[in-house]
Amino acid sequence: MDINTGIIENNKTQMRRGVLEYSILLILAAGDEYASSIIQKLKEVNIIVAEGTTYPLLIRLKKLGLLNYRWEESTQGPPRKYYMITDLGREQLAGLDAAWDELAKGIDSIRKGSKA
Amino acid sequence: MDINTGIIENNKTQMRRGVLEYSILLILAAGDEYASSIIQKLKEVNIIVAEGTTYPLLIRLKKLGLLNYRWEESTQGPPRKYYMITDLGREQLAGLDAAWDELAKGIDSIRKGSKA
DNA sequence: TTTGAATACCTTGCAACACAAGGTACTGAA
DNA sequence: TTCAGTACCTTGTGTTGCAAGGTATTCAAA
Repeated sequence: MDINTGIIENNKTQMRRGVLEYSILLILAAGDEYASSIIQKLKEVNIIVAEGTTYPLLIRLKKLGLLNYRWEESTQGPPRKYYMITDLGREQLAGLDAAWDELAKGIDSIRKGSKA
Repeated sequence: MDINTGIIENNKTQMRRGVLEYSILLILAAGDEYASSIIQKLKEVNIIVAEGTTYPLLIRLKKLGLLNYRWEESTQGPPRKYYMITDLGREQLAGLDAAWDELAKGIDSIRKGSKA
C-alpha cells in the first residue's frame, strides 16, 4: 500500500466517523432493523462500518433513550435484536438533519472559495 | 443545559471532526494562511474548531508532507507561521473531494429512503 | 449424530485525536 | 512598566472507532 492511499483511507474513515450516529438514526427512522442489516444498508451506500463499532453505538443510543429494541426469532440463525427509533430519537434526528445541512453548506462555501 | 442540547452538540462536534483536515486543506488551497486566520475562516462558516485541535493538526499535515510553512513578521504582534499547501497536498485534496462527495451522496440516499 | 458454514450477538484492548486548560512571547499603547 | 491584544504551542483527559476474539443458534451435509 502506498502512502497516498493510506492518507486518503484514513481521512475517509475520519469523515465516516462523524456521521455514523446520524446515518443509523436515519435508517431506523425508515423502519426497524437489526445490527447486521444496518451494517448491510450502510455498506450499500459506501459507508463502511465494523461490527465492533456498531454494537457499542447501538447500546449507547439505547442508553440515551433514542432507540429501543425487541427480540425476534429467525429461521436463519439466532434471534435478532430489532432496533426502533423513539420519539426522543426523532427529535434528535431533526437536530442532526439541521447540523448536517449546516456542515454541508459550510464545506460547500469553502469549496467555492478555494476555486475563486 | 438540557439533555437534548447535549446530545445534539456532541453530534455536531462529531460531524465536524471528520472533515477538519479536509476543510483546512480546502482553505489552504485558496491561499496561504496562519493558524489563527484558518480558525477564523472556519468559524465564519460555522465550523468551530479549537486552537488545541488546530495546531497539532497543522503539524501533523506538515509531517505528512501535505503542507509547508514560512515565517512572516507582523506589526500587530508576534510573527505568523503561514502554511501553504504542497503538490502532494493538492493530490490528496482531490481524493478528499471525492470522498466527501461520496459521503454526501450516501447520506443523501439514506435520507431519501427514510422519507419514503 | 457430529461437523461445518452461515448468521447473529457481544466484549476487550489499543490507538487516534479533539479539546480544555495552561503556558510563552512579541507588539504597541496607556 | 504594565496591560491588552495577538499568536504560537503543549499536556492531560475522555471519547470512540475498530481489529480481534468469543458465544450461541440454525440447518445441511457427511
